[in-house]
Amino acid sequence: MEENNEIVSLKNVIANNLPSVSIDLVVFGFHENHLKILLLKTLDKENWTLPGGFIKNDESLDLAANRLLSSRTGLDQVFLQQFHAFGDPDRTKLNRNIEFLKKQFSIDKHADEFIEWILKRFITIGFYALVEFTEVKPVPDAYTIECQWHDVHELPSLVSDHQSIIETALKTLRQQLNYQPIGLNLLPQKFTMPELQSLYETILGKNLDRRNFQRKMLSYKILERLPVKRTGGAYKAPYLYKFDKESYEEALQSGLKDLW
Amino acid sequence: MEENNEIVSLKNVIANNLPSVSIDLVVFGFHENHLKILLLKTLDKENWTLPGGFIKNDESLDLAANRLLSSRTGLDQVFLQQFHAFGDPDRTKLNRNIEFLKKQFSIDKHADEFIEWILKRFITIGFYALVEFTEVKPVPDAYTIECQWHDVHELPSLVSDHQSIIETALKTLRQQLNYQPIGLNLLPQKFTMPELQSLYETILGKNLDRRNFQRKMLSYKILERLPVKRTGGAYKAPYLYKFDKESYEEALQSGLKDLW
DNA sequence: ATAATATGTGTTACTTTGACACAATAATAA
DNA sequence: TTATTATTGTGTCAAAGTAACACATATTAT
Repeated sequence: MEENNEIVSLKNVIANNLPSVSIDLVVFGFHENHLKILLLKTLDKENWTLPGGFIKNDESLDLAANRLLSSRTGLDQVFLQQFHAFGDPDRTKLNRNIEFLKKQFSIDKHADEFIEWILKRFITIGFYALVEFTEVKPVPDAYTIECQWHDVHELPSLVSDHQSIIETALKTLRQQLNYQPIGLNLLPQKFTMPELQSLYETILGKNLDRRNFQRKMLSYKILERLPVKRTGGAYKAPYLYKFDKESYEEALQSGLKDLW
Repeated sequence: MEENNEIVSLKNVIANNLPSVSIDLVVFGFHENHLKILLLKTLDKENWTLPGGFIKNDESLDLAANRLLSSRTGLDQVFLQQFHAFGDPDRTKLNRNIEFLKKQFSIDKHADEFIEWILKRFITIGFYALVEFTEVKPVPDAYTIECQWHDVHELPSLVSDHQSIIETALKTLRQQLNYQPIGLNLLPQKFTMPELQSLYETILGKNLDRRNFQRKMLSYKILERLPVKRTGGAYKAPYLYKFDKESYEEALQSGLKDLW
């Protein structure tokens, strides 16, 4: 519905996008030891919704997902991965408020056509993104009021099947943790081992042993310990680490574990 | 295009199915120590294609995939799982031969409408299935000549991006091997340990140590050794095993490995 | 009988994991 | 200044899991 921050006519929305298919984004961020998700507040309901949108006629899925992510967060070149397609027949109608749509778009002469288009059943392809919390400037789109981070464990009431989409994303993320490095995208450049551990604990929803965690992480050979320590905090100053980009990328490709 | 083995009018195809979205099936079978995939030969080309089809308006993705699988294999209630959505903008046109379509459907008065519909860009959702080779009776649909098993390592020339879809399915299958039991769906009820090992070796594309493999498999506690041995074969008679349905199902749910 | 081939089972060294303890450090309070 | 406190850094040890490997046994072919 939005293009370069400019509203395009409803007719063009129909003409330029694939029918019946949408993309929804589960954007994960990590802040103050909490795993957060970016949510939009719809104008017509009290519910919240995942950021998302449609796929242009000439656009690949990945490209569409990247464009939509970038329009909400300003970010580009971040970790973004398709994880599941959701297609229950009744998932769409729960998503829309017809009366509201009519009011909202009454100015446009193609309103009826558009409303018919958008009320059709949609299949949505879920992508999840890992982004650095502090670098994101959430921007609502033209049809939503707010764009806010929400703690993944204190989610508000969500539209349609978005709750279930988030749960699937989280489940996927937890699985990925086992054979892919994560953190480069969720943490600032420099971070401490306890911070990295806290990220893992938050995603997994359970506590880990400090010493065993450190041993395991270091064994992956994707971390570089910096000569400086983080001072100013309370108590003993922890070492700072950064990811070694090269070995991190390699680990992304080949996986962390030797499986079978 | 097919419903209860009856051809429905082209108009109904458009009316009853979601536009722009299709399903493709990668059906794995195991026979004589070879991993096989079910392929259809198209009427219009020398190429082969994955079995697939469209999603009815009131049908969930899983239901559609099951219906399509059942219409090709006669099988129901088998392992069938969504693994990826494919949506390159040019994936569709490579898939269709306009001249052929015109000839083929010229009888139907809605041919033009249908051809326009089917030439639009399609996003396809890939499902992979694990089935017992011997129980499958491949049936071609009305618009394909043959339905045949093909060795996964000796695939013929495939339409559009179907080669890449298969590769992604295989990659997914290899990953699943690490935390999900497989075999119940690919092997006959009773089988020997060497047969099970051969299945794993074929999927992974590498050899495994006999003794270590057996130890690992048995440690999963999903196998039951039968008192009988398989006689009649050459050399020493191997024991027969079968999967314990209950613990197999449980392992499917909870995963084989304790990860993190 | 003997050879050939595949199956069943066991052992050993090595690596990884889980559970746990103590020393070092930086801020704070006395 | 010194002691206290909370947190970080590092090490150890037992248990479990894995990789590499050897020998006995059963069946067929000669």
